[in-house]
Parts: sequence; structure tokens; C-alpha cells
Amino acid sequence: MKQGEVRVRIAPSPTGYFHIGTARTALFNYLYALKTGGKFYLRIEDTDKERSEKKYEEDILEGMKWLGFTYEPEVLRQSERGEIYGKYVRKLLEAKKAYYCFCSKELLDKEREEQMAKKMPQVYSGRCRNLSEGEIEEKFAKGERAVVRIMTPLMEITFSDAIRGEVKFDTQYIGDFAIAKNADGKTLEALYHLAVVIDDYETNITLVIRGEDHLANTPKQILIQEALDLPRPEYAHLPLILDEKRAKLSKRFAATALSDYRKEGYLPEAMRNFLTLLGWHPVDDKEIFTLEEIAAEFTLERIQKGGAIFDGKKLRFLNAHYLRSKSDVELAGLLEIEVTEQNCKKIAAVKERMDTLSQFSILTDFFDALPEYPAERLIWKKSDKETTGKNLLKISEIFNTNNNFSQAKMAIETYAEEEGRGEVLWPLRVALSGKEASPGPIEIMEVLGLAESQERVKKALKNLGF
RNA sequence: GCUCUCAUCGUCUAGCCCGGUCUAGGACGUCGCCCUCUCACGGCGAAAACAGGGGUUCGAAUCCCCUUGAGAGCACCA
Repeated sequence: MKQGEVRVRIAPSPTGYFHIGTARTALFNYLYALKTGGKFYLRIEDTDKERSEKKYEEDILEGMKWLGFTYEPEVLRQSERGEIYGKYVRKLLEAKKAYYCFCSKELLDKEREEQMAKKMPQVYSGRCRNLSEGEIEEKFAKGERAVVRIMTPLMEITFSDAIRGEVKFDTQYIGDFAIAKNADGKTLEALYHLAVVIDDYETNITLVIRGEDHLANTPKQILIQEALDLPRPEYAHLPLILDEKRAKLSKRFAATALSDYRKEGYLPEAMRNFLTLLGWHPVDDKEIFTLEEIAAEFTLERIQKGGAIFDGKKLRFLNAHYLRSKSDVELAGLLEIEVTEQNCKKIAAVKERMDTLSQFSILTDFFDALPEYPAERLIWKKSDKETTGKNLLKISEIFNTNNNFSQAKMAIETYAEEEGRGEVLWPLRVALSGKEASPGPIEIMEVLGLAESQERVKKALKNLGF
């Protein structure tokens, strides 16, 4: 490792779809790597075999790609590193810095309840600390399984967090926590804290940027580092993303999955911009920026300490903004529709009216099929049935006598100026769209073509009784 | 319950470290006006916050303490 080289990582566990909070943690890590010229790693934390699933891992990979976060090609999977973890656990066991514990889950639960009742901190009693070699052998021989606990010395652990400053923990409130499970004397399965420490060490991670929910985990991981005589990385704990009730956004809710936003038609640039603003702010009042612009200015110091409520309205605003900045051809690609002249005209007509891609079909449905609508809708608020009919008749006549679009357009515009724009344009627009709200009539005509437009105007006249 | 963390408009936040320039700035949202055939876009404008109480100081959103509130962690999950 080069001296002073920055190495950060994102370490999601594939026990659910790529969470919006994980995406933001990834973003801040990525931003930091970009800013410092450091390396960004992805690590899959799938030590929990029961809950980890391949489809979730794939979702995470896809999400990273969608967001445009590139990472180093070496992706660690904890499920493949059991032997390495075992080596370290054994080292701890041999050094008497960790021990086997055979306490049953029931016993542990009971102890915890008692401690709770007595208003005591919930920590393991240390009962199995002094089990003799013989006793341990015997239990294993009988087929008993154990967990491995680290022997926690009584001390104060102080670490400096890049966002929160100095944080202190007293280890008496931590106790001997488990670092491995299912030990039968020969094999064992490493648990989260151990795996994290080992992996961060072996990949030379220099700065751990993660969610605030890990703040209280940090002293435990430091304890493992010290027992193993490993260097301590720096830490930066990000505030959490909250729901409207100010509780942590949970994976249990579908709307927290990044892929849901992608499916709904949000753009990655909008998502990145939004997630950045959720806890970080530049020096000036600028709020819309590219990844490169943010990275250039990004500093951990400007990260907010308090949790931020996820504001879907602002996300929509940002998305609408980015949607409008796209060209018609780009949008056709995003919408996965053919780049035809027709489609581009449709896109141009509704572009500034949609805030997610998924609205496109709703906004443009009337092009393909004129919806049923009440005849009264054709009458402008300041007008009446007679005038409306007269104007529609005139438009129909214009369609008959002009066989190219620009001629027809000019004739209609001239007529509208003479008769009053609302008197002409409103009924025409409703005749063409059937809707209260839609793009302008000329825009619609352009997509529909003269023949179809004439059809729809005739239909309107019929509905009105002309 | 124990431990830790946090606290400016409804929401995201600027300002706080280095007290006065803060009658507290911006953005989303809301409301109004303009533009306008409708909706949207765009433009202009309005309402809207320093959690409370004590200090320190000539002076506090900014520094200190307490209270209150909120959140997270306390697994043989990650």
C-alpha cells in the first residue's frame, strides 16, 4: 500500500434489496474516494447464511452500476473467507484473549431479562471465562456447540469520529461479546464484528464511512483490533435516513429499495443529487450539481450530524429537473421506445409535464386512443355551445382545405387570433385530447397528423350535436 | 432499563468551530400574482424556524450547564 493512500469501502449485506440508506453510504464513500483519489471497494457481507440470498446480491450489484459507482474489481465475499476468519479466532483463543462459551440461548435470555429488571446494563456475565481445557474437551466430545467470546478488558475506549468528534465508550457496558458461533472444537463460523475487522485490515481500509447505527459497534471492533494488534482505521458515522415518523428507514418497507425508484422512472443523477443533499451541503446555496461537481467540493466536515427525513417531494422535483434537461433522443432511450420522429414529438410534448419516466404512458395515452369525454368539456369557460361549434366547424374546414401541417397550423393560428385564442384553442385541444389538461393543440396536431386530427374534430362536432 | 448520538422554517439545510454584518439565508412543498386555451414549464412575491430554562458576556442561533424531545445500539443478525 502506498503511503497515505485512501481506501474506503461499502459493505452491504445481501439480506434484502439494495436499501436507499446503503446507497447513500455508498455515495459518500464513492465521493470521498473521488475527492481524495483513493480506492473504493465493495464487500459483500454474507456471513449470515440463513438470511443472505444471491438475488439480493445481484440487486446490490445492479444498483451500484445504475448509480454509476465504480469500485475496485476485487469484490470480497465473506462467505468465502471462513478459513481466514477461523485462523484469527484460533489465534485469539490460543492467546487466551477469547474463550469458548457453552451457555444456552435460554440462559442468556434469562440473564438479560434479569439485568433489565435490575436496571443493569445488559452484558454477558463471563460465566464460561474460566472453563478448564478438560471441561471444554468433554463438552465438545458430548457434541455440544459453543460460541467464541472475546475477553473484554475493563477500560475506556476513545476514538475520534470524523463527523462526530471524540466518542468515548466504557467497556463495562459492552462485555464479552461473541465473535464466532457453531464451534465444535475444530470448526467455527465467524460473526459480523470479527469478519468486518479482519476484512478491513486485510484490504487496508483507511477510513470506514458507514451509518450511525454502527457507532455503538465501533468500540467492539476496536476491541478486536487491539486483541489482534491490528491498526485502527479512521471512522466517520453518517446520520441515518429517517421515515416520516423519524424512525430509521427499514428494509422491510418496499419503498426503501433503490430498485423501486429505478422502476418508477427516477434517474440516477436525480437520486445521487438527492441523496447527497440528505445530510451534506456545499458552501454556497447551489443545490443542483453533478457527481463531479460534488466530488470536487466534498468534505466530511460538512456532513450533518442529525438524521434526515426522506423527502419524496424533493426527489420528484430533482427528477423532473433532470428529465427536462434530457434531449428527446436521450429520453426515448430511457423510456426504451424507438427513436422515431413521432416518438420524439410525443416526448417533446410531455417532457416538462412528467416528473418520473413512468408517467410518460399516462401522459401520452390519448395520442393512441382518444378517451371518452363529456361534450360540455369542449366548451371553454368563457364561451358557449354555439361559438364552440362554429369554431370547430371552421377548424374542420381548415383541415379540408390545407393538406400540409404548417399551412394548417398557420391558418388555425390566424383564426385563433381573430376569434380569440381561448375560443378556438380550447375546444380544439379538448377535441384532440379529450382531456382537461394536456399539451397545446398544435403540439398534439403535430403528433396526430392532419387526418387523425380531422377525425377527432369531426367526432367532437358530432358529440356537440353539430 | 442501560450506553451512545442528535436538536434552526412542514421537510432538506446555510449560519455555529473563530459570539456583533441574523429584522436568521437558500431549496422542496404550500399560498398568491404574472405568463397563458388547460395543465405543466418559467418569472415575481408571501407565509413559515433558532425546543425550553439557566448561566458567561456590553452583546448568543452561535460558548457552558440543566431539562425536554428524538433516534440508534445493547443477538450464537449484519
